[in-house]
Amino acid sequence: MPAKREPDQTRKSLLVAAFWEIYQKGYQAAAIDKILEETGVTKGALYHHFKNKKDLGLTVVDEIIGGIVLQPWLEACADASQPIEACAAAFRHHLNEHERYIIELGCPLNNLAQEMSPVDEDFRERINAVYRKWQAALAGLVARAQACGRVREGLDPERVASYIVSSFEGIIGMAKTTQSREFLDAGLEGLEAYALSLQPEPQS
Amino acid sequence: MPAKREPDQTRKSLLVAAFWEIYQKGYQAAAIDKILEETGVTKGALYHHFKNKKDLGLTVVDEIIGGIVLQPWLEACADASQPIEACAAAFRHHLNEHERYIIELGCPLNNLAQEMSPVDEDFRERINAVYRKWQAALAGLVARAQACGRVREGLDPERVASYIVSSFEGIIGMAKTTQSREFLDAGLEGLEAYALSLQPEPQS
Amino acid sequence: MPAKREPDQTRKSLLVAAFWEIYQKGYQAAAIDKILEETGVTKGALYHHFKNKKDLGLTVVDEIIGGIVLQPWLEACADASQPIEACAAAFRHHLNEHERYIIELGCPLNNLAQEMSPVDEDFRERINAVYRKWQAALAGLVARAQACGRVREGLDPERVASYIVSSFEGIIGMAKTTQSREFLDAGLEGLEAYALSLQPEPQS
Amino acid sequence: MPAKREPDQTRKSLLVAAFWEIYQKGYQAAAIDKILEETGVTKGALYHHFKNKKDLGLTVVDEIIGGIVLQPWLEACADASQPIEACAAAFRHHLNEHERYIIELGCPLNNLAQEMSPVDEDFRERINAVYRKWQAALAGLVARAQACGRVREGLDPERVASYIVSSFEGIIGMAKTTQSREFLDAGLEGLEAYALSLQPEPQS
DNA sequence: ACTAACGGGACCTCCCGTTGAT
DNA sequence: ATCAACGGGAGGTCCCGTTAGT
Repeated sequence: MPAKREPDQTRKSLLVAAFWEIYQKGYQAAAIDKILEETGVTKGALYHHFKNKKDLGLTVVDEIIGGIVLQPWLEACADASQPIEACAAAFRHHLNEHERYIIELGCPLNNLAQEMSPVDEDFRERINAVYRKWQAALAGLVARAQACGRVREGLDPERVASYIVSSFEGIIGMAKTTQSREFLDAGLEGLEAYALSLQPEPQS
Repeated sequence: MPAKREPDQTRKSLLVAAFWEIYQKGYQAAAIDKILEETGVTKGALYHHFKNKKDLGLTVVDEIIGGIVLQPWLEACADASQPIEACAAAFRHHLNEHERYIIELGCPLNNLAQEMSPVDEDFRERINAVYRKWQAALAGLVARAQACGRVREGLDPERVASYIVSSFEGIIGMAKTTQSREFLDAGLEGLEAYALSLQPEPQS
Repeated sequence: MPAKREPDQTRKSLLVAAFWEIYQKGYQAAAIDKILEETGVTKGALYHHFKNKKDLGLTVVDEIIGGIVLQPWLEACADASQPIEACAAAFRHHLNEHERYIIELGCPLNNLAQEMSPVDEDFRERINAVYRKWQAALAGLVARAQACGRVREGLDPERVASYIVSSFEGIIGMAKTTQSREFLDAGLEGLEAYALSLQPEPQS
Repeated sequence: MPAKREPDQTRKSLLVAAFWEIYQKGYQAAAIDKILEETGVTKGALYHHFKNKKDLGLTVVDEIIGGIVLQPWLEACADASQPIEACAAAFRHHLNEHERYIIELGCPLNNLAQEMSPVDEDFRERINAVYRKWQAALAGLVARAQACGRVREGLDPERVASYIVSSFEGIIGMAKTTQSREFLDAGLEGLEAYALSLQPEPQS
């Protein structure tokens, strides 16, 4: 899908600035005026591109946060010749690379999910759409691992993926809460222990 | 300790109402006027008992949320003759009993933690104080299990507890996000699998 | 400099209304709501033009009070062919013309100075900037009078100007305090006696 | 009038604390709650001793500020064997001793006068009562100086006193406004030049 | 004489969205 | 497509004074 002629520089910069505002303060506390101030865009311009604050927020979820969160996982899960281990390595890599923001601000998707799920159904749906893709990718990984005999047969890939996602978000959340690496390390260790427990019994 | 004339009726009802407002909308979006409206208390009375909205919020963490979150865990972990299993049963019981609110609104402590940690250091500290107690109780449980030979020696109880707390909060968070039991069930299953993986190798 | 559509009608009327509020009640007691009520401007409009109550107040000092206070003096001191006497006459004229407000409300600049100097450094600076211009104009007048031989050589024009300004503000202040002309008359008489004492000894 | 038995420690400490609050922030901005906080007195106690904030403020004028302002002048003007010079020396001494507060906060009486005169008639009256005593003392001094032939006959002692008081308050006010000694020094120099101009012509 | 608890209103500030013009 | 100006309301905080009780 080729861009016609750099159509909306303004729109893009608004989305990026909105993302950061929301990432740092949450959606409800994010101030449109601050976003305008940072981008130099005026109110009229913003309300030309977006219907209202909610429209802006939902678009941030779709076009910015979705990508940020899914990309590393989809990549890691996709080309999996060596499923679980490769994916675990990808996690570690991802976490290390963005450790700073993750410890300070957490996962932008989970932040929004926790804040908005009980408050606004539309947000919840968009956020869930992202989570479902993430879960599906992980479930696919597990299923392939089962096919290779590296994960026990009886397990439901969907449920395993659910647990992994839950744990992962919980770990990042606690790292943010404690503002330290400790929960990150302990969490990854625990997740790996869990991953090992998925393997078939090394029978005689 | 006989109260003179049961004075803090007002204070208590403010704390409870504030708790619900915060639980439902988050701290920043919680409106003082709504709290007053619901309790019938006037502004003068509120600002007599609390210095601030922040003071009110922090007190809610200390006196309400702390108790709500910790109580079931401290109980479950305390009288542990049969450590892990008993505790797991307590979890299940607790979740079932409050399933409604948990799925709809999540964990009040984690909600605040995710919202306020990056935004306000004082909140972060109070919240962390609660988490530390929770973690300590779980770590004690694990340590006792180690002493009984039901958990492998090499593991660090603190880190195991960290992971369990993280996972637990992550699971509740995803249940809220998806507004469904599925992640709750899958999560508990996963956590139990993890718990099993802590046991010593069933040597011959 | 053609204004596009005479935009700051609103801004100007806000400044004028704010000036009166501040002149009558002092800055801290001036109520923004009253200013809005009198101008018919809405809050949104006000906070579009001014960042703050303080911003509004400082702008009043710069754009309204500064002019009001300085204009008659700068005029009187500027075209001085007959320095001292002409200026004294200008004082008298000015006082007579605005006697009503001066006795009732005093000097708007001095009012603010006395109220805000110990309380807010920014106000103090803006106010001082006005006073410095006033003092400079008077010092220039004295210097010219020295050049004409109508004021003794040994005197420092700056210090003489300082005293005159001080006295003048003191006189107006006491007129306001007593709500009467008496201190005004007695003060002008005293100031003129002082002015005469600046002349060189009428040597033989 | 002997005190019966240290009747009102509380009352006195309230007055002192109120004086400082008012001296620093002005009457209208002075917060009763702050006064209570500083003294440790409760609201009920305050409203037992004083009818309302205004009553407290007026009493501060009468019992605290009046004394502070008048005492040095009454002393200096009273035992005047060598009228003018002795009094000038007393001024200087007084200013030097309290220079710090005078430059930082000005004259507590003039502060109140400037703030409250146009706003509240009762305050204005109490304040004026103090000024009248001050003026009377100075007028007496001038009259005695006239009797000794050290001040010209034609002058009206009341008016001379008016001018001196006005100038004096103006000088202190400008010192506060500029937060510096300069206006204080230049002012005293000017006042002394004025005082000299009161002397009879050194006839041949 | 003194206290805790409370009533109630004024005030500043913030912020989302609209409108007419260009 | 973009802008300045504006409307309108909600929200948190402060603060004076009252009252029932001791």
